Amino acid sequence: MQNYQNKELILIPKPTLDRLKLYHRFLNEIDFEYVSSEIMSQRLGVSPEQIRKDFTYLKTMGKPKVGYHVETLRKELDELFGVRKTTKVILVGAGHLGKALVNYPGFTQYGIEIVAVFDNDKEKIGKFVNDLAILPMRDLRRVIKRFEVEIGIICVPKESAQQVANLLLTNGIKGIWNFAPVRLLVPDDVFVVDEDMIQSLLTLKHYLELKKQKEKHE
Amino acid sequence: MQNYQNKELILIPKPTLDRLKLYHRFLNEIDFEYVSSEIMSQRLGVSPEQIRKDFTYLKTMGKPKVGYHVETLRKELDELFGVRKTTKVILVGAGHLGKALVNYPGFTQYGIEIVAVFDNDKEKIGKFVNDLAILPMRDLRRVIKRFEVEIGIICVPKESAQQVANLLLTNGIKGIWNFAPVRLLVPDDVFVVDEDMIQSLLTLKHYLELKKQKEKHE
DNA sequence: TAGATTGTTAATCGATTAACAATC
DNA sequence: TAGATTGTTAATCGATTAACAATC
Repeated sequence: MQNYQNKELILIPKPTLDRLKLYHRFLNEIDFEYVSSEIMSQRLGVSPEQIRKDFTYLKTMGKPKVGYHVETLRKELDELFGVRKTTKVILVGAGHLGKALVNYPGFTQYGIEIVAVFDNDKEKIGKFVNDLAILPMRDLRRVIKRFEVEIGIICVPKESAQQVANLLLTNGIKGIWNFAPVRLLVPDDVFVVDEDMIQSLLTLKHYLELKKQKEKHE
Repeated sequence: MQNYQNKELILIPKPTLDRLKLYHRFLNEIDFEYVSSEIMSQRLGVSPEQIRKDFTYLKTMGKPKVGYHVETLRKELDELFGVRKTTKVILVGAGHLGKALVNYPGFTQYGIEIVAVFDNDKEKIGKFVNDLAILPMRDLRRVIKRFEVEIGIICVPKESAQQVANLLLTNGIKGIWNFAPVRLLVPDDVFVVDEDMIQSLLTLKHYLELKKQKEKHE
Protein backbone atom coordinates (compact mmCIF):
# COMPACT_ATOMS: atom_id res chain seq x y z
CA MET A 1 0.00 0.00 0.00
CA GLN A 2 1.16 3.39 -0.92
CA ASN A 3 0.45 6.59 0.95
CA TYR A 4 1.38 10.12 0.08
CA GLN A 5 2.50 12.45 2.78
CA ASN A 6 2.84 15.55 0.62
CA LYS A 7 -0.16 16.67 -1.28
CA GLU A 8 0.70 20.04 -2.77
CA LEU A 9 2.20 20.54 -6.21
CA ILE A 10 -0.24 18.20 -7.84
CA LEU A 11 -1.33 19.22 -11.29
CA ILE A 12 -2.66 15.91 -12.51
CA PRO A 13 -4.95 14.45 -9.83
CA LYS A 14 -3.41 11.44 -8.17
CA PRO A 15 -6.14 8.97 -9.21
CA THR A 16 -5.72 10.09 -12.80
CA LEU A 17 -1.96 9.78 -12.57
CA ASP A 18 -2.29 6.23 -11.29
CA ARG A 19 -4.57 5.30 -14.14
CA LEU A 20 -2.26 6.94 -16.67
CA LYS A 21 0.40 4.55 -15.48
CA LEU A 22 -1.99 1.68 -16.02
CA TYR A 23 -2.68 2.88 -19.56
CA HIS A 24 1.02 3.29 -20.16
CA ARG A 25 1.70 -0.30 -19.25
CA PHE A 26 -1.14 -1.47 -21.46
CA LEU A 27 0.06 0.58 -24.44
CA ASN A 28 3.45 -1.05 -24.13
CA GLU A 29 1.88 -4.47 -24.43
CA ILE A 30 -0.16 -3.99 -27.59
CA ASP A 31 0.87 -3.38 -31.17
CA PHE A 32 -2.20 -1.84 -32.76
CA GLU A 33 -1.78 1.46 -34.52
CA TYR A 34 -4.90 2.95 -32.93
CA VAL A 35 -6.85 2.07 -29.84
CA SER A 36 -10.28 3.28 -28.70
CA SER A 37 -11.35 4.12 -25.17
CA GLU A 38 -13.90 1.33 -25.49
CA ILE A 39 -11.27 -1.34 -26.13
CA MET A 40 -9.02 -0.07 -23.35
CA SER A 41 -12.03 -0.08 -21.07
CA GLN A 42 -12.69 -3.74 -21.73
CA ARG A 43 -9.12 -4.71 -21.06
CA LEU A 44 -8.44 -2.54 -18.05
CA GLY A 45 -11.73 -2.35 -16.22
CA VAL A 46 -11.86 1.46 -16.35
CA SER A 47 -14.89 3.13 -17.96
CA PRO A 48 -14.39 4.64 -21.43
CA GLU A 49 -15.60 8.04 -20.19
CA GLN A 50 -13.01 7.94 -17.44
CA ILE A 51 -10.29 7.10 -19.92
CA ARG A 52 -11.23 9.97 -22.22
CA LYS A 53 -11.41 12.33 -19.28
CA ASP A 54 -7.98 11.21 -18.13
CA PHE A 55 -6.54 11.81 -21.59
CA THR A 56 -7.66 15.43 -21.45
CA TYR A 57 -4.67 15.95 -19.14
CA LEU A 58 -2.43 15.00 -22.04
CA LYS A 59 -1.63 16.87 -25.25
CA THR A 60 -2.39 13.87 -27.44
CA MET A 61 -5.83 13.95 -28.99
CA GLY A 62 -7.85 11.11 -30.40
CA LYS A 63 -9.56 10.89 -33.77
CA PRO A 64 -13.32 10.43 -33.76
CA LYS A 65 -14.26 7.09 -35.27
CA VAL A 66 -10.66 5.87 -35.03
CA GLY A 67 -9.37 6.24 -31.50
CA TYR A 68 -5.99 7.24 -30.11
CA HIS A 69 -2.70 6.82 -31.92
CA VAL A 70 -0.89 4.28 -29.76
CA GLU A 71 2.63 5.40 -30.54
CA THR A 72 1.88 9.07 -29.85
CA LEU A 73 0.21 8.27 -26.55
CA ARG A 74 3.03 5.97 -25.55
CA LYS A 75 5.62 8.64 -26.32
CA GLU A 76 3.80 11.28 -24.31
CA LEU A 77 3.40 8.98 -21.33
CA ASP A 78 7.07 7.97 -21.60
CA GLU A 79 7.83 11.66 -21.35
CA LEU A 80 5.41 12.24 -18.46
CA PHE A 81 6.91 9.47 -16.39
CA GLY A 82 10.45 10.35 -17.38
CA VAL A 83 11.12 6.89 -18.73
CA ARG A 84 13.77 8.16 -21.10
CA LYS A 85 16.07 9.89 -18.68
CA THR A 86 17.59 7.66 -16.04
CA THR A 87 16.86 8.45 -12.41
CA LYS A 88 19.52 7.31 -10.04
CA VAL A 89 18.49 6.01 -6.65
CA ILE A 90 20.25 4.52 -3.67
CA LEU A 91 19.01 1.84 -1.34
CA VAL A 92 19.70 1.57 2.38
CA GLY A 93 19.30 -1.80 4.07
CA ALA A 94 20.59 -4.94 2.36
CA GLY A 95 18.14 -7.36 3.95
CA HIS A 96 15.87 -9.71 2.05
CA LEU A 97 13.63 -6.94 0.82
CA GLY A 98 16.50 -4.71 -0.20
CA LYS A 99 18.05 -7.53 -2.18
CA ALA A 100 14.73 -8.31 -3.81
CA LEU A 101 14.38 -4.71 -4.93
CA VAL A 102 17.88 -4.59 -6.38
CA ASN A 103 17.01 -7.70 -8.33
CA TYR A 104 13.62 -6.43 -9.41
CA PRO A 105 13.55 -6.40 -13.20
CA GLY A 106 11.55 -3.61 -14.79
CA PHE A 107 13.19 -0.78 -12.89
CA THR A 108 15.73 -0.25 -15.65
CA GLN A 109 12.97 -0.49 -18.21
CA TYR A 110 11.38 2.52 -16.54
CA GLY A 111 14.59 4.52 -16.34
CA ILE A 112 15.32 3.78 -12.72
CA GLU A 113 18.80 2.71 -11.72
CA ILE A 114 19.89 1.66 -8.26
CA VAL A 115 23.47 2.94 -8.13
CA ALA A 116 24.46 1.84 -4.64
CA VAL A 117 23.38 -0.26 -1.68
CA PHE A 118 24.23 0.67 1.90
CA ASP A 119 24.14 -1.15 5.19
CA ASN A 120 25.70 -0.67 8.60
CA ASP A 121 26.19 -4.37 9.25
CA LYS A 122 29.92 -5.13 9.00
CA GLU A 123 29.11 -8.70 8.01
CA LYS A 124 27.33 -7.46 4.91
CA ILE A 125 29.63 -4.62 3.86
CA GLY A 126 31.82 -5.62 0.95
CA LYS A 127 29.53 -8.42 -0.14
CA PHE A 128 27.64 -8.11 -3.39
CA VAL A 129 24.00 -7.79 -4.35
CA ASN A 130 23.85 -8.42 -8.06
CA ASP A 131 26.94 -6.54 -9.15
CA LEU A 132 26.69 -3.84 -6.49
CA ALA A 133 29.02 -3.94 -3.50
CA ILE A 134 27.31 -3.21 -0.20
CA LEU A 135 28.80 0.04 1.08
CA PRO A 136 29.19 1.39 4.61
CA MET A 137 26.98 4.32 5.60
CA ARG A 138 29.91 6.71 5.70
CA ASP A 139 30.10 6.52 1.89
CA LEU A 140 26.58 7.87 1.59
CA ARG A 141 27.55 11.50 1.15
CA ARG A 142 30.16 10.80 -1.50
CA VAL A 143 27.90 8.56 -3.57
CA ILE A 144 24.95 10.95 -3.45
CA LYS A 145 27.14 13.85 -4.61
CA ARG A 146 28.88 11.87 -7.28
CA PHE A 147 25.80 10.40 -8.91
CA GLU A 148 23.55 13.36 -8.10
CA VAL A 149 21.08 11.03 -6.43
CA GLU A 150 17.72 12.52 -5.43
CA ILE A 151 15.79 9.46 -4.33
CA GLY A 152 16.55 7.03 -1.53
CA ILE A 153 14.90 3.72 -0.70
CA ILE A 154 14.66 2.80 2.96
CA CYS A 155 14.57 -0.94 3.67
CA VAL A 156 15.84 -0.93 7.23
CA PRO A 157 13.96 -2.06 10.37
CA LYS A 158 11.47 0.48 11.65
CA GLU A 159 13.65 1.30 14.65
CA SER A 160 16.34 2.91 12.54
CA ALA A 161 14.20 4.23 9.68
CA GLN A 162 13.89 7.80 10.96
CA GLN A 163 17.60 7.98 11.62
CA VAL A 164 18.40 6.79 8.11
CA ALA A 165 15.87 9.27 6.72
CA ASN A 166 17.59 12.12 8.56
CA LEU A 167 20.92 11.04 7.17
CA LEU A 168 19.53 10.94 3.64
CA LEU A 169 17.98 14.38 4.01
CA THR A 170 21.10 16.04 5.34
CA ASN A 171 22.88 14.71 2.30
CA GLY A 172 20.42 16.25 -0.12
CA ILE A 173 17.91 13.49 -0.87
CA LYS A 174 14.54 14.94 -1.89
CA GLY A 175 12.39 11.84 -2.24
CA ILE A 176 12.09 8.76 -0.07
CA TRP A 177 10.49 5.43 -0.83
CA ASN A 178 9.91 4.05 2.62
CA PHE A 179 9.39 0.34 3.29
CA ALA A 180 9.67 0.64 7.06
CA PRO A 181 6.31 0.65 8.82
CA VAL A 182 6.67 4.05 10.46
CA ARG A 183 5.58 7.49 9.43
CA LEU A 184 8.71 9.48 8.77
CA LEU A 185 8.96 13.07 9.91
CA VAL A 186 10.37 15.13 7.06
CA PRO A 187 10.37 18.78 5.94
CA ASP A 188 7.54 19.87 3.65
CA ASP A 189 9.65 19.94 0.52
CA VAL A 190 10.55 16.26 0.76
CA PHE A 191 8.33 13.61 -0.76
CA VAL A 192 7.77 10.39 1.07
CA VAL A 193 5.95 7.45 -0.43
CA ASP A 194 5.16 4.81 2.15
CA GLU A 195 4.99 1.23 0.97
CA ASP A 196 3.38 -0.73 3.75
CA MET A 197 3.34 -4.37 2.81
CA ILE A 198 1.11 -5.36 5.68
CA GLN A 199 -1.61 -2.86 4.90
CA SER A 200 -2.31 -4.48 1.55
CA LEU A 201 -2.85 -7.89 3.08
CA LEU A 202 -4.96 -6.44 5.88
CA THR A 203 -7.17 -4.80 3.29
CA LEU A 204 -7.61 -8.10 1.46
CA LYS A 205 -8.38 -9.87 4.73
CA HIS A 206 -10.89 -7.19 5.64
CA TYR A 207 -12.79 -7.33 2.37
CA LEU A 208 -12.93 -11.12 2.40
CA GLU A 209 -14.27 -11.01 5.95
CA LEU A 210 -16.88 -8.46 4.92
CA LYS A 211 -17.96 -10.61 2.01
CA LYS A 212 -18.39 -13.64 4.24
CA GLN A 213 -20.54 -11.66 6.65
CA LYS A 214 -22.59 -10.31 3.80
CA GLU A 215 -23.21 -13.81 2.47
CA LYS A 216 -24.26 -14.95 5.90
CA HIS A 217 -26.87 -12.22 6.09
CA GLU A 218 -28.44 -13.23 2.78
CA MET B 1 1.24 1.00 -5.14
CA GLN B 2 -1.96 -0.69 -4.47
CA ASN B 3 -5.00 -0.79 -6.71
CA TYR B 4 -8.36 -2.31 -6.07
CA GLN B 5 -10.13 -4.09 -8.84
CA ASN B 6 -13.35 -4.81 -6.95
CA LYS B 7 -15.18 -1.91 -5.51
CA GLU B 8 -18.48 -3.23 -4.22
CA LEU B 9 -19.07 -4.45 -0.68
CA ILE B 10 -17.41 -1.45 0.88
CA LEU B 11 -18.95 -0.26 4.09
CA ILE B 12 -16.08 1.77 5.46
CA PRO B 13 -14.76 4.05 2.69
CA LYS B 14 -11.36 2.96 1.49
CA PRO B 15 -9.55 6.20 2.43
CA THR B 16 -10.97 5.90 5.93
CA LEU B 17 -9.96 2.25 6.15
CA ASP B 18 -6.42 3.12 5.18
CA ARG B 19 -6.22 5.79 7.83
CA LEU B 20 -7.70 3.46 10.43
CA LYS B 21 -4.75 1.20 9.77
CA LEU B 22 -2.43 4.13 10.31
CA TYR B 23 -4.13 4.90 13.63
CA HIS B 24 -3.94 1.26 14.60
CA ARG B 25 -0.22 1.20 14.11
CA PHE B 26 0.18 4.40 16.08
CA LEU B 27 -1.94 3.12 18.97
CA ASN B 28 0.30 0.07 19.18
CA GLU B 29 3.32 2.29 19.62
CA ILE B 30 2.14 4.46 22.48
CA ASP B 31 1.35 3.69 26.07
CA PHE B 32 -0.89 6.55 27.18
CA GLU B 33 -4.24 5.69 28.65
CA TYR B 34 -6.09 8.30 26.60
CA VAL B 35 -5.23 10.09 23.40
CA SER B 36 -6.91 13.10 21.78
CA SER B 37 -7.53 13.66 18.09
CA GLU B 38 -5.29 16.71 18.38
CA ILE B 39 -2.29 14.70 19.54
CA MET B 40 -2.82 12.01 16.94
CA SER B 41 -3.08 14.73 14.35
CA GLN B 42 0.31 16.14 15.26
CA ARG B 43 1.97 12.76 15.09
CA LEU B 44 0.30 11.42 11.98
CA GLY B 45 -0.28 14.44 9.79
CA VAL B 46 -4.03 13.86 9.55
CA SER B 47 -6.39 16.64 10.65
CA PRO B 48 -8.16 16.18 14.00
CA GLU B 49 -11.56 16.61 12.34
CA GLN B 50 -10.68 13.85 9.92
CA ILE B 51 -9.66 11.56 12.74
CA ARG B 52 -12.89 12.16 14.66
CA LYS B 53 -14.90 11.62 11.50
CA ASP B 54 -13.07 8.37 10.86
CA PHE B 55 -13.78 7.18 14.38
CA THR B 56 -17.51 7.56 13.78
CA TYR B 57 -17.22 4.33 11.79
CA LEU B 58 -16.22 2.58 15.01
CA LYS B 59 -18.25 1.75 18.08
CA THR B 60 -15.71 3.26 20.44
CA MET B 61 -16.57 6.76 21.58
CA GLY B 62 -14.32 9.41 23.02
CA LYS B 63 -14.79 11.41 26.17
CA PRO B 64 -15.01 15.18 25.80
CA LYS B 65 -12.07 16.85 27.50
CA VAL B 66 -10.22 13.54 27.78
CA GLY B 67 -9.95 11.91 24.40
CA TYR B 68 -10.17 8.29 23.29
CA HIS B 69 -9.36 5.30 25.49
CA VAL B 70 -6.32 3.83 23.78
CA GLU B 71 -6.88 0.23 24.86
CA THR B 72 -10.51 0.21 23.74
CA LEU B 73 -9.66 1.69 20.36
CA ARG B 74 -6.80 -0.72 19.90
CA LYS B 75 -9.02 -3.68 20.70
CA GLU B 76 -11.72 -2.60 18.27
CA LEU B 77 -9.21 -2.04 15.49
CA ASP B 78 -7.61 -5.42 16.26
CA GLU B 79 -11.05 -6.87 15.75
CA LEU B 80 -11.73 -4.88 12.58
CA PHE B 81 -8.52 -6.01 10.96
CA GLY B 82 -8.85 -9.55 12.22
CA VAL B 83 -5.49 -9.41 13.95
CA ARG B 84 -6.50 -12.05 16.46
CA LYS B 85 -7.52 -14.84 14.18
CA THR B 86 -4.79 -16.12 11.93
CA THR B 87 -5.27 -15.91 8.20
CA LYS B 88 -3.41 -18.52 6.25
CA VAL B 89 -1.95 -17.57 2.89
CA ILE B 90 0.15 -19.29 0.29
CA LEU B 91 2.81 -17.78 -1.92
CA VAL B 92 3.63 -18.74 -5.49
CA GLY B 93 7.02 -17.87 -6.90
CA ALA B 94 10.13 -18.37 -4.78
CA GLY B 95 12.24 -15.66 -6.39
CA HIS B 96 13.92 -12.83 -4.54
CA LEU B 97 10.68 -11.04 -3.84
CA GLY B 98 8.90 -14.19 -2.72
CA LYS B 99 11.70 -14.97 -0.32
CA ALA B 100 11.69 -11.43 1.01
CA LEU B 101 7.98 -11.69 1.73
CA VAL B 102 8.34 -15.00 3.55
CA ASN B 103 11.01 -13.36 5.68
CA TYR B 104 9.03 -10.19 6.24
CA PRO B 105 8.55 -9.77 9.97
CA GLY B 106 5.31 -8.20 11.09
CA PHE B 107 3.04 -10.52 9.12
CA THR B 108 2.66 -12.84 12.07
CA GLN B 109 2.12 -9.87 14.34
CA TYR B 110 -0.92 -9.06 12.24
CA GLY B 111 -2.27 -12.59 12.20
CA ILE B 112 -1.02 -13.49 8.77
CA GLU B 113 0.76 -16.79 8.26
CA ILE B 114 2.37 -17.97 5.05
CA VAL B 115 1.78 -21.72 5.20
CA ALA B 116 3.42 -22.81 1.96
CA VAL B 117 5.60 -21.63 -0.91
CA PHE B 118 5.25 -22.96 -4.43
CA ASP B 119 7.37 -22.83 -7.53
CA ASN B 120 7.57 -24.75 -10.77
CA ASP B 121 11.36 -24.60 -11.02
CA LYS B 122 12.72 -28.08 -10.30
CA GLU B 123 15.96 -26.53 -9.08
CA LYS B 124 14.08 -24.75 -6.32
CA ILE B 125 11.61 -27.41 -5.28
CA GLY B 126 12.64 -29.10 -2.06
CA LYS B 127 14.87 -26.23 -0.98
CA PHE B 128 13.86 -24.14 2.00
CA VAL B 129 12.78 -20.54 2.52
CA ASN B 130 12.97 -19.95 6.22
CA ASP B 131 11.56 -23.23 7.48
CA LEU B 132 9.16 -23.73 4.56
CA ALA B 133 10.03 -26.27 1.88
CA ILE B 134 9.35 -25.04 -1.65
CA LEU B 135 6.60 -27.23 -3.05
CA PRO B 136 5.73 -28.20 -6.62
CA MET B 137 2.59 -26.68 -8.13
CA ARG B 138 0.80 -30.02 -8.12
CA ASP B 139 0.59 -29.82 -4.32
CA LEU B 140 -1.40 -26.61 -4.53
CA ARG B 141 -4.83 -28.20 -4.32
CA ARG B 142 -3.96 -30.36 -1.34
CA VAL B 143 -2.41 -27.54 0.67
CA ILE B 144 -5.27 -25.13 -0.01
CA LYS B 145 -7.83 -27.70 1.11
CA ARG B 146 -5.89 -28.80 4.13
CA PHE B 147 -5.19 -25.34 5.54
CA GLU B 148 -8.39 -23.78 4.21
CA VAL B 149 -6.37 -21.09 2.50
CA GLU B 150 -8.31 -18.18 1.01
CA ILE B 151 -5.54 -15.81 -0.02
CA GLY B 152 -2.73 -16.35 -2.48
CA ILE B 153 0.30 -14.19 -3.18
CA ILE B 154 1.58 -14.11 -6.75
CA CYS B 155 5.28 -13.38 -7.11
CA VAL B 156 5.91 -14.95 -10.50
CA PRO B 157 7.01 -13.17 -13.69
CA LYS B 158 4.22 -11.36 -15.48
CA GLU B 159 4.15 -13.91 -18.29
CA SER B 160 2.83 -16.66 -16.04
CA ALA B 161 0.85 -14.57 -13.57
CA GLN B 162 -2.56 -15.05 -15.21
CA GLN B 163 -1.99 -18.78 -15.46
CA VAL B 164 -1.10 -18.99 -11.78
CA ALA B 165 -4.12 -16.88 -10.91
CA ASN B 166 -6.39 -19.27 -12.81
CA LEU B 167 -4.88 -22.19 -10.96
CA LEU B 168 -5.43 -20.49 -7.61
CA LEU B 169 -9.03 -19.66 -8.48
CA THR B 170 -9.94 -23.16 -9.60
CA ASN B 171 -8.67 -24.34 -6.25
CA GLY B 172 -10.88 -22.03 -4.30
CA ILE B 173 -8.72 -18.97 -3.56
CA LYS B 174 -10.86 -15.86 -3.07
CA GLY B 175 -8.25 -13.13 -2.68
CA ILE B 176 -5.05 -12.46 -4.58
CA TRP B 177 -2.18 -10.18 -3.69
CA ASN B 178 -0.53 -9.67 -7.05
CA PHE B 179 3.07 -8.51 -7.43
CA ALA B 180 3.25 -9.21 -11.17
CA PRO B 181 2.81 -6.07 -13.26
CA VAL B 182 -0.25 -7.24 -15.17
CA ARG B 183 -3.92 -6.74 -14.59
CA LEU B 184 -5.38 -10.13 -13.78
CA LEU B 185 -8.72 -11.14 -15.21
CA VAL B 186 -10.79 -12.67 -12.42
CA PRO B 187 -14.49 -13.26 -11.64
CA ASP B 188 -16.34 -10.50 -9.81
CA ASP B 189 -16.35 -12.27 -6.47
CA VAL B 190 -12.58 -12.46 -6.26
CA PHE B 191 -10.55 -9.62 -4.76
CA VAL B 192 -7.29 -8.65 -6.33
CA VAL B 193 -4.91 -6.17 -4.79
CA ASP B 194 -2.18 -5.13 -7.19
CA GLU B 195 1.15 -4.17 -5.72
CA ASP B 196 3.08 -2.48 -8.45
CA MET B 197 6.54 -1.65 -7.19
CA ILE B 198 7.42 0.45 -10.17
CA GLN B 199 4.39 2.70 -9.94
CA SER B 200 5.46 4.00 -6.56
CA LEU B 201 8.86 5.02 -7.80
CA LEU B 202 7.39 6.56 -10.95
CA THR B 203 5.10 8.65 -8.78
CA LEU B 204 8.03 9.88 -6.73
CA LYS B 205 9.97 10.67 -9.87
CA HIS B 206 7.02 12.53 -11.31
CA TYR B 207 6.46 14.71 -8.26
CA LEU B 208 10.14 15.57 -7.98
CA GLU B 209 10.17 16.52 -11.64
CA LEU B 210 7.12 18.69 -11.14
CA LYS B 211 8.71 20.41 -8.20
CA LYS B 212 11.83 21.21 -10.18
CA GLN B 213 9.76 22.71 -12.97
CA LYS B 214 7.78 24.72 -10.49
CA GLU B 215 10.95 26.09 -8.93
CA LYS B 216 12.23 27.04 -12.35
CA HIS B 217 9.10 29.06 -13.04
CA GLU B 218 9.46 31.06 -9.84
C1' DT C 1 -24.08 10.68 -45.83
C1' DA C 2 -24.51 7.78 -41.61
C1' DG C 3 -22.25 6.08 -37.78
C1' DA C 4 -18.75 5.70 -34.49
C1' DT C 5 -15.94 7.80 -31.29
C1' DT C 6 -14.06 11.76 -29.49
C1' DG C 7 -13.88 16.00 -26.18
C1' DT C 8 -16.40 18.79 -23.06
C1' DT C 9 -19.99 20.44 -20.26
C1' DA C 10 -23.29 19.50 -16.63
C1' DA C 11 -25.02 16.45 -12.97
C1' DT C 12 -23.93 13.35 -9.49
C1' DC C 13 -21.54 11.27 -6.11
C1' DG C 14 -18.43 10.84 -2.26
C1' DA C 15 -15.01 12.47 0.76
C1' DT C 16 -12.99 16.28 3.34
C1' DT C 17 -13.25 20.41 5.91
C1' DA C 18 -15.51 23.77 8.75
C1' DA C 19 -18.52 25.04 12.25
C1' DC C 20 -20.64 24.42 16.44
C1' DA C 21 -23.73 22.43 19.88
C1' DA C 22 -23.28 18.75 23.31
C1' DT C 23 -20.91 17.23 27.31
C1' DC C 24 -17.64 15.68 30.63
C1' DT D 1 -18.49 26.71 36.53
C1' DA D 2 -15.25 27.31 32.58
C1' DG D 3 -12.79 25.08 29.19
C1' DA D 4 -11.45 21.44 26.37
C1' DT D 5 -12.62 18.01 23.31
C1' DT D 6 -15.95 15.25 21.37
C1' DG D 7 -19.70 13.98 17.71
C1' DT D 8 -22.51 15.62 14.08
C1' DT D 9 -24.46 18.54 10.75
C1' DA D 10 -23.73 21.60 6.88
C1' DA D 11 -20.64 23.53 3.37
C1' DT D 12 -17.04 22.75 0.34
C1' DC D 13 -14.20 20.50 -2.56
C1' DG D 14 -12.79 17.19 -5.98
C1' DA D 15 -13.45 13.26 -8.75
C1' DT D 16 -16.53 10.33 -11.42
C1' DT D 17 -20.33 9.58 -14.37
C1' DA D 18 -23.71 10.88 -17.76
C1' DA D 19 -25.10 13.26 -21.68
C1' DC D 20 -24.42 15.06 -25.99
C1' DA D 21 -22.64 18.12 -29.53
C1' DA D 22 -18.59 18.07 -32.56
C1' DT D 23 -16.22 15.67 -36.10
C1' DC D 24 -13.75 12.47 -38.88
